[in-house]
Amino acid sequence: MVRRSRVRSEPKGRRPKIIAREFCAADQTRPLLGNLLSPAEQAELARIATVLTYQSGGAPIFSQGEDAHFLYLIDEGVIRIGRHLPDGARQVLGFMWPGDLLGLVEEGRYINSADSLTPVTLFRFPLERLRSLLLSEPLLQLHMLAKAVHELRNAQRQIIVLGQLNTAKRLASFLLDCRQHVAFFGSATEQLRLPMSRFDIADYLGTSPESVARAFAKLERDGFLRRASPRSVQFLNADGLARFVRGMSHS
Amino acid sequence: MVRRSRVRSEPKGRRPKIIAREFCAADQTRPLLGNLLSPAEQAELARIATVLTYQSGGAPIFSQGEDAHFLYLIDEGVIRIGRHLPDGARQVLGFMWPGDLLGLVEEGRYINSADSLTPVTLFRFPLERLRSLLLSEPLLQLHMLAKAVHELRNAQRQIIVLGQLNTAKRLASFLLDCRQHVAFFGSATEQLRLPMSRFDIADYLGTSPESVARAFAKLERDGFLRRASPRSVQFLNADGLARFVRGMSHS
DNA sequence: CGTGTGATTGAAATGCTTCAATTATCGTGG
DNA sequence: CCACGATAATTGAAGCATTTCAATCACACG
Repeated sequence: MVRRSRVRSEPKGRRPKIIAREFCAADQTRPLLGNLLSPAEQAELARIATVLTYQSGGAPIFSQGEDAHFLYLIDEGVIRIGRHLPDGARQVLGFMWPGDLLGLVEEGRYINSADSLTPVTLFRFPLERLRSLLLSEPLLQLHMLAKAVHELRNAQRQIIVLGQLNTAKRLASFLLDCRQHVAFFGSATEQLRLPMSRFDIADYLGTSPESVARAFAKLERDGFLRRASPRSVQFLNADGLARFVRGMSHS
Repeated sequence: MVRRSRVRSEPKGRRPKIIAREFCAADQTRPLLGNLLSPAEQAELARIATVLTYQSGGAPIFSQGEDAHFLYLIDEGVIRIGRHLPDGARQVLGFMWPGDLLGLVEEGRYINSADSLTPVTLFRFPLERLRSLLLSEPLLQLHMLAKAVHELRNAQRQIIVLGQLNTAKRLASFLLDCRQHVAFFGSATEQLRLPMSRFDIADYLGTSPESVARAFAKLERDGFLRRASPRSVQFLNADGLARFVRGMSHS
């Protein structure tokens, strides 16, 4: 059952262009940490942050095993978090969206790899300065703690998905998650744009790309959705899909 | 694939006896939060804590959906964290050992259930008072943050186990985890005492009790271990077992 | 000692993986 | 702008692992 993940070849030719510059609070297009912070805290955070821009998908933000010096906060775009296993397989641990924090560290090193799936803008915080700031701003720290707890709940949800659901339900659950992200979902048309490949989805759901394709086919056959293109899905019955995941419908 | 978990009937007759009393720092048999704290912080935490004792396994500490008022810290014993699903299945999210924190909350309610597997002693912290304390003691809060991050790493490890490994490797990985806990593992004899049933293990590994039994049989057949009794395992080749999980050995 | 539960084993059915082949899509260069 | 080539996605079919149902064995408790 060793699913040696066939990783999509990264877009060649154009090396991701990195534009890094200091920014001041006035530059921010979006409030940091999702409106949780006071203007003063925003300013404190902004003081130690750098803005990074990756102009295309497929850019590595950091790699597992690397010395960790920064925590990252996504402003725009989607980033894939994954881990490579000794046998060559890959587990995608999650997709991170605007407002999410990245950069889980153990013993001074990143334990996961992070790669952009779309053009990305992010804030980068030096860990040492962040630590000091958190110690001097307990309320800010409490918000960070809340973020970490939120991630933990997400991870537990994924454990349940992997532990309990068959492939079709895993995919359905995943698509409903993606549906929450406004930048990629149009509620008017019920259209969802997927920033990741079938390989990414497969490695996230702990299955093979073929099984993902078959699960898509089943969901379409059952009238829950329509594949407009490989990267675009239209929901036809999102409520029914949610019931399907919960086991109330069909099987 | 809806594995409607057949939950072991809880030990009847003897209702868990709860002995709750205030304690002062001097009472502590074990440092709180694993030696991370200064004596002053220990004292601060102790001031707001209550000691609880459950004299037998099978006692509910809290249940999913309940209004959450406390965070718990295990002093002694093992607690099972799980979630019940709408279709009657159950996912065990983890087993918590001495030094671990319990009581994940979302919107004021516990999102998981916690039940003792052995006699248990724990410290109970009122959430409101804890919050104030964390705000006034940023270093203590940072230790809590570290704990949460640790839990997040654990959850990600389990995602990888569920996403990548077959049943035998899942079990092997689980047994090696248990082996870390000194109170249940004798390094002299390589004997491990398991505080949980096959049902619990199955629901943790996202499989059935039958498959767990078969996985045990395989690991025994391959010479990695010996089942001394259903609740006791002797490792014969722990290094080989670790290599087996990593896919280096056999398949 | 009997009874009930947990654990194990057997056997059939199911779902998933894997390998192979085909089709669709996207980026590129003409 | 279109055609081409490469890669992604899908579908088919065989093999394999796991689930499920059923039966047996083992053990703890009264």
